[in-house]
Amino acid sequence: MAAAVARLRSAGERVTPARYAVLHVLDAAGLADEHLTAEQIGTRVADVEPSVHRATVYRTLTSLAETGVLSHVHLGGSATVYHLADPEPEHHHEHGHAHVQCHVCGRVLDVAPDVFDGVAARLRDDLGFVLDTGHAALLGTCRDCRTP
Amino acid sequence: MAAAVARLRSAGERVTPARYAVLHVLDAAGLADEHLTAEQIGTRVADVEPSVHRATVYRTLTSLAETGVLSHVHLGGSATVYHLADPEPEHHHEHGHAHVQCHVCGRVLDVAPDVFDGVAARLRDDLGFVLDTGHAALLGTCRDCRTP
DNA sequence: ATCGTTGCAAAGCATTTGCATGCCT
DNA sequence: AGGCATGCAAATGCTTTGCAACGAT
Repeated sequence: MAAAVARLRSAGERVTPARYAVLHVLDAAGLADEHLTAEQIGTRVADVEPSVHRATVYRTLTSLAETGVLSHVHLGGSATVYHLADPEPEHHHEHGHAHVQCHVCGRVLDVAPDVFDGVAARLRDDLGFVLDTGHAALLGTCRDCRTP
Repeated sequence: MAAAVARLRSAGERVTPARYAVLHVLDAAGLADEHLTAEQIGTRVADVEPSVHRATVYRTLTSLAETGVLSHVHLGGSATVYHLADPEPEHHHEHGHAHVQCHVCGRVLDVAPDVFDGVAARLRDDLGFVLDTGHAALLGTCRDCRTP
């Protein structure tokens, strides 16, 4: 996360209390494998920096994503979630891990990046479509929500 | 599409001008492989039945989806799109086709249902997660939007 | 001192809902 | 006739934006 701050500075982006707090919140959430919505981030940021406005959280998330220190995942029918960007594995173009969401409990699960390799190859060959694996989540039902 | 109307009746659902018009619009769109948002459907319905209100279009889409005559696809960051349900191949689990969306031009492309079979198997085995292939679209860049 | 960032409030888009009326069955 | 479906308007949830004040470098 110190790396994230350094990355911001070297990109010519300013480091403000709001931005620092957002990074701090996302760092803590990442340790628990949580995926937070902008609203949730705003709430947690308020615990540390009560003066930070919701709109600022949104703008912060947008610019931090453009700088590449965090990523967002579009979920089907619910609010977008954010997490710190995965450390980039050298010369691999495809970004971080993939995600699936349970449409019963709403939980977001991480999926190893290589799970979608076959699909990505086939979409490229059949349709000329270059898949951005981590940018949106597929839906389904998680283990806990399948009635036991 | 006559089949869709019959299916509605046998499910005890009423067939109203609004519902008929929505089915008609989706049928025509399907022939052109179009995926329409609720708003687009509303506009086209208005050409035939000008008195139909937007809210009715939404309610109609919801109930027709519950009856199973149409499906919706959640897109990352843009409005949900609808299409007539695929004819069901007998006793298979809900296997409609899958979709991907280009985040440059917004176009939605159909993907053969079996493309995700490998992913679905691995998610089930590794995470106990049952994938609903057709319910959300992945994002990427289509052939036309890769700089020519 | 500069120019990016923020707070505020208000608008925006997609979608939903309460209520009284209307029409399919 | 009876009850679901509709029209209308207002509310919701998520996110963006115009503008003036503020503060990081």
